Amino acid sequence: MPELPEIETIRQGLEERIVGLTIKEVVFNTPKMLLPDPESLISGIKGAKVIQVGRRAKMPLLFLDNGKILVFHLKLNGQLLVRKVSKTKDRFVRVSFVFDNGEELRFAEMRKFGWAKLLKNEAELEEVTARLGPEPFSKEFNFGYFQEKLSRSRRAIKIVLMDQKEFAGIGNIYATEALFYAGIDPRRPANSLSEDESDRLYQKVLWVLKQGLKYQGTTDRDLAYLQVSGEPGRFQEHLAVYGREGKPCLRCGEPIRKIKISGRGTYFCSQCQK
DNA sequence: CCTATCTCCTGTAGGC
DNA sequence: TGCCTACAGGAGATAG
Repeated sequence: MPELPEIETIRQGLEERIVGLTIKEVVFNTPKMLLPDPESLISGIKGAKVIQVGRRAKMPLLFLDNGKILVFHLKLNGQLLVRKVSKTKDRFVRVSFVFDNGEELRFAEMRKFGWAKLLKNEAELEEVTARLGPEPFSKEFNFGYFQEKLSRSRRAIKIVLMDQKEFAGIGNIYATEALFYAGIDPRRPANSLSEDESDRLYQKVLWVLKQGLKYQGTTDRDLAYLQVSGEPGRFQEHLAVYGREGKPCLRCGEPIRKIKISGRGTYFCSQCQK
């Protein structure tokens, strides 16, 4: 599922490919994915030029020259692909933005959980942003903040890591991996971690996110993440526990276990993670 | 305030 | 072989 490293990789791809292009036309087949509604979204962006591409948490942002901002959420398996306009139709493309250079940005998402939302101005973006925790690579995301958030929750540590209101951009894959490297059982109540454990986890969260960025994201078999170019990421080749149920732990050889925490698949080594 | 459960959706896997 | 059901999962809504 696209998390911070995947969305950041997509952001970089979009920056290279669509900044400076003007949106000529919008084609869609799933009205409920266009917010606030298809008509206002389309009338608000037609003829506008993309001047900048940003990201907040797991959301790519397209800043337009009319002051409006197009926000995407790819949810579980959304893709943003830039292609030459062609008749061949991709089964899961829900909306397509046609540019003035003969290319288009396709938003594909099988389950229809994702959406594209047009914000009128920066103030509306701030409303969205206000509900989110700090970005992991910002100065607000420091150890003091991290430990404070953990100490205030009795929820499972993995759930807290993935809570966008606490920390922005961390999802199932990177939370799972960070907990392995920190040697912490994902079921532990967040407030049960010692200062040393919190510090280890803090360091490992940042480290695994950097690794994900370095390898341009994780393309798991059916999670369908692709870069803007259509290339897969490569971090799946470096996962320690995620998706490795029954395979030997890379550190101790114990079979990796898969359990559910609040309905979410969680992989861990019962020997290395206490 | 806090936490757990339900909901949206559709392809895939597993059972018979 | 094919039909049927269960399941996965981000995050907002809802319930307790």
